[in-house]
Amino acid sequence: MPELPEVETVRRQLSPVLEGATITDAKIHDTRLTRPVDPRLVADALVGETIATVGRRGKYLLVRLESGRTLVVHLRMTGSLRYAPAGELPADAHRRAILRLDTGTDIAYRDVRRFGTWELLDEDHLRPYLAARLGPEPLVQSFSSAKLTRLAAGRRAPIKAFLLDQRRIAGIGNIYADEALWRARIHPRRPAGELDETELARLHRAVRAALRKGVELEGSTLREYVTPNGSAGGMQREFHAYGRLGEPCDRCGRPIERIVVGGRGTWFCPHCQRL
DNA sequence: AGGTGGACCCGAACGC
DNA sequence: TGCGTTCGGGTCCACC
Repeated sequence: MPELPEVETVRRQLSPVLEGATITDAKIHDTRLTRPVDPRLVADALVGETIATVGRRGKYLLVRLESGRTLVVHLRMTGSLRYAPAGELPADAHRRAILRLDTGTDIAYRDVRRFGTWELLDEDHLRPYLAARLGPEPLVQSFSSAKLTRLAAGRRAPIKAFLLDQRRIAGIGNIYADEALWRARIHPRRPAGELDETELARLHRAVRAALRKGVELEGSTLREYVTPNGSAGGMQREFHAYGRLGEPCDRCGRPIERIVVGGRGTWFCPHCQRL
């Protein structure tokens, strides 16, 4: 599942490939990708554009174009981007779009479950679009423990649901939520507003450490996700909690358990992370 | 207002 | 072996 570290990896690999290049051809095969906008409209608008920068906000990839418009890409669950010299990408039944660049590179978008989205927004719409959906970036300097405390104050939702809510903090998904809570030794069902200062300080460190580790290892490859150059991420080898039902806790040796919190599968250590 | 649960999607894993 | 069923997960939206 592409979360902040996976999308950041995509951004880092694609920015040198995309920046300064001009799109010479665009094909979008799946009407779901741009819905409700006709994919031909989006494809036509992309052709002739030069890419200024490739950014990221939360789990959104932001392809900023010289015209001032931005292609906002969300990979959702199974989306991925690949690049290769033009014509060299192998056939793919799940390819949903392809861009050709004047540099002789093809960029292919693949999405098995078709939840991903491409939206072309102009400057006036991008800011409110992101502001309505996303809280602060957890890896920036200004995201302090005090800020996390303010965000959590009065919240009755389980801390896991709080971490998954993109309007509170941007970029955390199911994997990094479980990993952060394991690191902080906090039970996923604890009401967010009831955590004390010490616990929130631990959680603050844990969220950032888990995300940074993910970025360092170029994300987690479970089924679908691969980085744009085709390599796998390495974070899945570092999981302490996620998906480890019955395996011994790396801290205390007791078996990891699985429960459902906020409708999501949740793995934790019942000894280290108590209610 | 804020929290919860279903819909969207489809391949993999599972059960008989 | 083969078929049907269940599961999952990010976000949006309807419903308490």
